[in-house]
Amino acid sequence: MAADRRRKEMKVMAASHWLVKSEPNSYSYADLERDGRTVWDGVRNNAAALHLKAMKEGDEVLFYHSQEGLAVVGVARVVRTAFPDATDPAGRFVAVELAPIRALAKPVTLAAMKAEPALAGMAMLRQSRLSVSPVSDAEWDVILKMAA
DNA sequence: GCCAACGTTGGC
DNA sequence: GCCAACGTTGGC
Repeated sequence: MAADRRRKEMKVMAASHWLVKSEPNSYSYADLERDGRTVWDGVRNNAAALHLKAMKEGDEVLFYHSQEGLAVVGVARVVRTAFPDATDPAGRFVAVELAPIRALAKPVTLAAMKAEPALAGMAMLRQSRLSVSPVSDAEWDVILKMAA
């Protein structure tokens, strides 16, 4: 039983991967590189907020450009776990802080991801409006390979 | 608690 | 600019 609990804790503690969307018009990956780190706030969706709350320091995050670009363009890292979003007057939602790790050598386009059978189950493809979504280890590896 | 109306996101 | 998906709101 103790072993069971330990296994569960290990699972919870294991590093996870995520994907966040941003319109480059309002905040691009280049902006993140320029700023060094940024508060990821303004998320007003419960499912997305749950994912923000599940993020741990050091988790790696794919940075996706929506509306324009339509591609994963960089990798970021969680540098501060969830805290109350100061831009939410009702105080219901949370924010995290992200820092840039690197821009991808080759952006991975939405079209390429849709065309890749290994990514058919990806959360962001199945629920296109979700602005913060989990990425499985397998999906993560596939996408980084596509970016090489 | 249901459901229609409405608003927002995001791809095309 | 349109439309699909989907979340939220508000009347009942």
